[in-house]
Amino acid sequence: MLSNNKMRMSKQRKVILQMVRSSCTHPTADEVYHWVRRKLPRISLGTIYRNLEILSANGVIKKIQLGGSQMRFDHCIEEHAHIRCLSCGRVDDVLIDPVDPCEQAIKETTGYRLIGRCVEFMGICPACQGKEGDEVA
Amino acid sequence: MLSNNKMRMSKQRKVILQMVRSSCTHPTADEVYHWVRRKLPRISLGTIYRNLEILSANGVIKKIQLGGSQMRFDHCIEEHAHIRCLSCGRVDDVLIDPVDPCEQAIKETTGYRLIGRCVEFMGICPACQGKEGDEVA
DNA sequence: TTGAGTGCAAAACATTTGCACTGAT
DNA sequence: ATCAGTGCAAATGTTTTGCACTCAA
Repeated sequence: MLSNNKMRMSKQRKVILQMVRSSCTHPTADEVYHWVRRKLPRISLGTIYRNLEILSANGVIKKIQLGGSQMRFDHCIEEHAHIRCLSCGRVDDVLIDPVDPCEQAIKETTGYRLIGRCVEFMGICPACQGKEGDEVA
Repeated sequence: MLSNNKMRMSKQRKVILQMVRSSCTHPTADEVYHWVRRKLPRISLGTIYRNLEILSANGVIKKIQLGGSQMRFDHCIEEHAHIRCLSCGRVDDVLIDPVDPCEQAIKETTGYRLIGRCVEFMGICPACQGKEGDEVA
């Protein structure tokens, strides 16, 4: 089930949640898997996916799909923009809200009922600006 | 090769480009495939992917990754936002630019060298607002 | 003529799912 | 005791790739 109130707190789920909450890197499922395996070596990748899905469906964490082939997960559930480094792939938060003023105008021009939004910036992070020969991937 | 000047214009590439250009639906590779097959029944999906990749690497079309599991392709190569219907999956353009004013501030707070951005809104399109029982997928 | 492009099939990759077992409530 | 959650392995869906053949330049 995705979002009912029958959510138990298994040992696995507790560790996964802890890991996402203590991370500031917007980890992928795979990154969560490798980290959690240090504490629970027998955990399976399927369990990681199932839990990340359930936790985000229940609003405990947030699933974010940015560029790149993998989902990422954010412990911060409030609406905010992200910025991704095209060289190393790291994802940081953008604290300024770049969008607010025009939602009403968008509603009017598109006719859509607005539910959410996703804002992503791409660039080169400070660390990668240091190394020369940026492999833009 | 991805972006050199040795790009030939095969029959397949011509039809694929034509299809993307004449479409206003931001098609997925699969949608392009099914459409192009009407004209070239022996074309393979691999050829579709290769051509969409080459055409976007050369700036002829634009690859856009929004929510959902598939890449989409846009004949319009200018920076603009999109809005996706959570009920039927259609993707429309947003003509207003919702972001401009704060790029300098983002540069300053994150330290990133800014290269691009991707803005997506989610909602329910006019057609789906009609049908009741919105299956928000 | 030649090497970029093709069709085909297999591989790669992220994610989901079926199933019998386990453990939190 | 119940049934949500688990580990495992197989399946799914999207995209990429190796290879021998073809065709636009």
